Amino acid sequence: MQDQLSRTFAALADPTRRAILARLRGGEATVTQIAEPFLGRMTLPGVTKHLKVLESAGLVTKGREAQWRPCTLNAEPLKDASAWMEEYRVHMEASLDRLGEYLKTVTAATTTTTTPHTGNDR
Amino acid sequence: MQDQLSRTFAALADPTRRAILARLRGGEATVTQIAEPFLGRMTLPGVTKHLKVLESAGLVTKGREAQWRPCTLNAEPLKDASAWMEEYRVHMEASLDRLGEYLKTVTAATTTTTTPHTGNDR
DNA sequence: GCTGTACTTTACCAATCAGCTAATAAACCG
DNA sequence: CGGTTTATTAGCTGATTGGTAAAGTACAGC
Repeated sequence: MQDQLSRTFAALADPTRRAILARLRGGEATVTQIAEPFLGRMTLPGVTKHLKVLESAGLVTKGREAQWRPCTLNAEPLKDASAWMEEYRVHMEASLDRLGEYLKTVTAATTTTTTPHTGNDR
Repeated sequence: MQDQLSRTFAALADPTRRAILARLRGGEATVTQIAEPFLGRMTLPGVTKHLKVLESAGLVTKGREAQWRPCTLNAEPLKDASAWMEEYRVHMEASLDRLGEYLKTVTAATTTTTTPHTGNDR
């Protein structure tokens, strides 16, 4: 995975990983504590792998405390992801106005606004 | 890919796909128009594949206009992604206070707050 | 009906991912 | 030392991803 932003989004593209982050919102936790809700559905090495993905995305920091690896949430990479999304805020609001936009298009049907291939003739 | 949110994040975890979305912020575009900046780096079927990922994530809607497939941005799935991130807003702000938090911990070193394995003794 | 344009589908490849079991490492404790 | 707990690494599998080239589909216009 190339850039940081891609790594961040890729790390979030898994429900287990998001659940781990949610768990860490409640504070530090060791690997077995994190794994506990998933065991039965998944083995410990599986959780370790997920943690490694989160760690290399910079979303989780793993400490060392004797034989434990206390994991902490680091939400900083989410800032960039959030900032990226912010660019689309306007479009999120607009998405339900789709019908209204459509009606406008139909009403002003004499313009070239309906032809999608306007750059075709270059 | 299981749930909608995972599909959304997975779709965003690729710079080419994000660039396509950025392009569509400027309005509708056909497949070849979208592909144009990437050709040389990537072939047309490659772009088609990326579009299919975006489409099945619900981020892009492909229309039919003769032989053209005018693609439009649909930012609605970003709402859920954005809402998910919102839960971590507080942690984003806190991430630079890490040092301060550490100092607090050291100062109040007599408490059990530093032991990460508090659930170990169950 | 032929030719060109726009786009998709198919078939293949290499690489990565998500999961497992089994083995290993590292630390504590009696 | 020997055993237990905690966690990682190694090696394997099957599924998915990202890319390609080449063939196929659909439409427009001469």
